[in-house]
Amino acid sequence: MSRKRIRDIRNEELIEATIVAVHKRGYGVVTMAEIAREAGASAASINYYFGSKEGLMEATMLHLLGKLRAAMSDGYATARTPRERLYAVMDANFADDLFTVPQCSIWMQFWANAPYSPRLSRLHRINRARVRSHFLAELRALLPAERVETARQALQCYMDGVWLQAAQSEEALDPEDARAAAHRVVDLVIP
Amino acid sequence: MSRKRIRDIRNEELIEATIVAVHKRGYGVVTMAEIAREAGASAASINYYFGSKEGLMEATMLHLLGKLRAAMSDGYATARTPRERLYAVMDANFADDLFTVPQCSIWMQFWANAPYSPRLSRLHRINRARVRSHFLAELRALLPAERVETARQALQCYMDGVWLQAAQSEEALDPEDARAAAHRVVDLVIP
DNA sequence: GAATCTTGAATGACCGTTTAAAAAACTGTT
DNA sequence: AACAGTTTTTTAAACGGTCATTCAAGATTC
Repeated sequence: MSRKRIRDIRNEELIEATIVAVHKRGYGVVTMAEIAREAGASAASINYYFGSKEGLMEATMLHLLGKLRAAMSDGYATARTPRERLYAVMDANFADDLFTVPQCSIWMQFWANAPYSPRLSRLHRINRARVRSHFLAELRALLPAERVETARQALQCYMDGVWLQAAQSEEALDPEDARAAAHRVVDLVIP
Repeated sequence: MSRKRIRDIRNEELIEATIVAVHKRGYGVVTMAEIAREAGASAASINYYFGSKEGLMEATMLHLLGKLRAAMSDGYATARTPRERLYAVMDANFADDLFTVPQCSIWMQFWANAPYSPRLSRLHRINRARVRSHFLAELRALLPAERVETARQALQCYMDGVWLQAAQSEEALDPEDARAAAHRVVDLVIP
């Protein structure tokens, strides 16, 4: 019982440290030693738990993907109409515990590096397809078929673009603002 | 005269090689030796011309920024109405010689690394501010003041998002398609 | 013959991973 | 409670490798 527990606790600590360290120094530049220092551990122990640097990065992205997925499920639970569900998809991306500079920063590093790592690019494809199908499902209920694809592209690219910009921000983000802006964009696209 | 000429020729060759090599291997991973091989030169000669790896990267981004700027000027030259100029801003980003996988790929790497390099982040700020002001100038002529900012954010984020997606593409891009889609998004935002 | 250009080899630094041994946590027994 | 034995966790140090940059000598151009 406690055998599993310790491993889980360490995993989460190390992943949190990874997010902070990658944000501070950049994905391509951050060293195992820096991540370890951030977590108050040693580089060797990270390898003990994750096998390699790439394993750590994959686990970190898996963790963030899970959070995003959970946020979206939460939103769907209370949404009743297609438009509300559309808001929910956007809101999930701008949730309070997701839309922070370090996390947007990681996400951007993830995007930039996905093409060069089969493991990362797999995660990227899966996530993207999931968001896409959510958008399509709701848009089909709100728009004539020939306008669905344009609207989907506009909204999905908008979301990506906001994160991209957020990653460059030097001040803390305002998730509530971001959600309000996203709703306005949805309203622009679906009058 | 030819003293300058040779330097310019080499610079351009090396920058083209940098674009290809970074696209192939990733910004954080590509080595000077790989770029040199791509250009048919030696790593030492790159340092001779650009001083350092960071200098090469800055020069490469400066080159791409120049191309983007030129494409936008070209478009503005023939556009006559605010809406046409809005199209022109979008079209510049999706111009035939800019909207290619390697170049979108570089751009994405550039975004991801800008926060960690003062020289790159300076370029990023300048470019972003320029695009922003173009958008605002045209949108103010087309929309009531209170809707301008939402529209600008929607369009600018859309553009960024499309590039982000394009960088992940495994097939060649279709710039004409991209321009048509962008026009549809503009029409969605400005009815 | 001087200035410019090129590069192979040397330099020095850095980093991910492994290893071996110690520390800590846990187990069952007394 | 205490203890000895076992497993799990931790890390310092060593290893092997890579890479940007420098340098000095040679090639090319003017």
